[in-house]
Amino acid sequence: MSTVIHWFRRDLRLADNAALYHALKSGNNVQCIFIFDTEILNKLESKDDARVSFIHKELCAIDQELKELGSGLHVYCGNPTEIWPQIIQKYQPTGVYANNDYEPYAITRDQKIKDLLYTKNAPFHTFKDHVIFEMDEILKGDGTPYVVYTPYSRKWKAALTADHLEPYPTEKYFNRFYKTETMDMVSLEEMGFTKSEINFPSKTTTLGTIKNYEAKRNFPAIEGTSRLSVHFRFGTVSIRNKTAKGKKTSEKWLNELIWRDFYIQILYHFPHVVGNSFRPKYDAVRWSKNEEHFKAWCEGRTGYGLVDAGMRELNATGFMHNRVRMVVASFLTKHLLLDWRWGEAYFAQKLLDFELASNNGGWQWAAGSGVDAAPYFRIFNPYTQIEKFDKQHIYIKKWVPEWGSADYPKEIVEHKAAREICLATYKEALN
DNA sequence: TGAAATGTTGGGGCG
DNA sequence: ACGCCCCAACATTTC
Repeated sequence: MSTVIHWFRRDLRLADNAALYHALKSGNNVQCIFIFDTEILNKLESKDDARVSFIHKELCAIDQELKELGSGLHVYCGNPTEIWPQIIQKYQPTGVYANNDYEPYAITRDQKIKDLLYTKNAPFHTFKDHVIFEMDEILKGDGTPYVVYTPYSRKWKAALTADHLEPYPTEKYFNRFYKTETMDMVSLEEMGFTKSEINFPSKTTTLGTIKNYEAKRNFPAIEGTSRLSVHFRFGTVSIRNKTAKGKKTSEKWLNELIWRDFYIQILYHFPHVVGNSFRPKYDAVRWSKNEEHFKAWCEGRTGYGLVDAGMRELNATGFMHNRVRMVVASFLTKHLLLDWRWGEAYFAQKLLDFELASNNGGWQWAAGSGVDAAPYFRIFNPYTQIEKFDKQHIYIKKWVPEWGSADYPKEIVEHKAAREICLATYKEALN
């Protein structure tokens, strides 16, 4: 019997997995593999990267599940274009299954692998799994992509049927996994990484969280959000499953998942947003180059309690509450007038749930340069945001215990003056 | 998923 | 009773 390969990338689960389902259903032996891509790993700043630890932990869990089914996960480390010839040699696959990845690097990589597999008579089968709608499924009447969220979301909701959320019953075919020799899991140490001390969020979400999401999601002191972002990022939970739950229970919840699809299709259709403003005029903004200000922002010592609490939460946990992400992003781009790319890069380095599309979209939203962005004159007042969203100062005190005392730094910029400089600087660039 | 400036209205103190 | 002023509260516009 011939062998096909399921290539795990950002779909690290056995349940409700589109490509894995089709691989298992194909009637062949299915060998699961994962490649730690050194093209990505080599660019990471720290050897103590929580994302690498997260992936490694999830791979160990999948390997264990597969072992219980008499199979096993085979994990490689290297440049995929160099690893794949070895894989082809070893398994002689008659096909390869994978779920679509829409990032620019992944598209280029996958095209190379597809071409290689074609010459080896092993077709590369790819599937929609990471999103509810494929990149060309939600388009304007004239066939061009939406660049405004609200009409996109309307079309998205109108197009949604129960079929889109139907789970793929992979478990029906679990007897199809290749009964192969086991392969030792590559260790973090072998890859040059250490185990992160960061705690990973749970995969489970109660229906209560979704039901109360609208009422609670804006208050960083309470656990009002699901913390599922990292699981959506790496596919450790099914987006279909969580969308189905939200569809019944919470419009706001659903909207946040639609934002995710929205930004993924924006990155796909407008890859220039990596490194460039979506609206070119915004690249004329004369950003400050104040490294001291940037360092203070990164380290959470700007003298603004909510900003500093957010940055300290990020540094300590690899997570920041969404409301606070908006506050610190507005502060960096408007009060400090620092280039949004600086903030984007710092988040990319620190966030456990970092995803290029959402991170870039969020930063360009804050800077005003993006699709459907906040207008440049929308400047969050860092004091008012405390009054609205952390009135009891519980969140601030948790991360900045010295807030308000003599040990706490003075504001690095004065709010009113910074606001006016911001308005003048943006206006200069946009006129 | 903003905030500040400016405009409008109306109650109440007061001469 | 009336006009005037102050100012809170709300609405609109401006950035």
